[in-house]
Amino acid sequence: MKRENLKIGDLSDLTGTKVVTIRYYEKIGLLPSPGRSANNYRSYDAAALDRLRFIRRCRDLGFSLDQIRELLGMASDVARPCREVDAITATHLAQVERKIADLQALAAELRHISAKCRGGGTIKNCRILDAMSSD
Amino acid sequence: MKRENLKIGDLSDLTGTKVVTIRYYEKIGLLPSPGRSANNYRSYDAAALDRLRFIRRCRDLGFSLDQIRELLGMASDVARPCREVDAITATHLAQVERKIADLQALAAELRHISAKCRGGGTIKNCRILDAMSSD
DNA sequence: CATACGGTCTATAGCGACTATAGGGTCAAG
DNA sequence: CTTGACCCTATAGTCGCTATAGACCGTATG
Repeated sequence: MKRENLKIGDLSDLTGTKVVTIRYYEKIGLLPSPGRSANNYRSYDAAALDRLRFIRRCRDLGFSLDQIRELLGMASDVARPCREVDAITATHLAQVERKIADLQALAAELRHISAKCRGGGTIKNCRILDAMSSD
Repeated sequence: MKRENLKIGDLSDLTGTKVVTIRYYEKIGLLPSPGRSANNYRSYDAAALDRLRFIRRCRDLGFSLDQIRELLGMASDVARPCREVDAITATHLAQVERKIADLQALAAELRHISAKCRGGGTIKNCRILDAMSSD
């Protein structure tokens, strides 16, 4: 498949992004409005494909659309220090690590609670609900 | 503070739930509509306080509002087997554990990417952006 | 040639779990 | 008597999509 005059469905297939999502990215200004072919279909080129791939990769890495907007802004300014990009990455990594810690504490608590269930009883003397009520 | 004729702000203080959130819980049917005092203010009793505390505790444990609705439904049916409550907890725990695994993979990748930054360069030869583009 | 299908277009509403804002009424203290 | 803190309703916004409706376009098959 060539990399010019791509229809939105082609872009979708090539990047694993749903068509509606691509249009959504355009609407919020993350992807530039592409040219249109005679039948009013969006027509994308290789640059658009690259940009969308970048966006998807960053989404997979858990960056927010706003962070991606920032990264894209930086990427277009060749003289900018690399350190700024790393700062965004580092901030994001810290958030992810904090979230992991939170979830681990949560999992421990859930295991603790679940261990109280001896299975045979009824709600009337359910220790799980007790644990959720007070504790 | 006594546990009857509580105003919404009292409930808010006692549970750490924002006033708007309490009204929201009422609107979606998670909290029953309380009585009103002469001035049309919501007036809560100890049962409402308990119910809200339970909801908040479950939210802290990461349950969705729908799961909490289920748990509350079960809690009111005294003869129901305890096992059903544990099933919800176990399902939720599995989700949390999976999320932890996902985030750990993500953190590893972000660390990997961030390690490529040697700090001194510019965007022009930024290896972080490279890593985000392809990889 | 007609029809059916899949793709594309626009526009709008919905999801979860709130949060924010506007525009008002109530109440106790100074 | 005014100030400020609280309460009320109703509506819109957040994030990152997803779903739906209603219409047009393009190709393959009968």
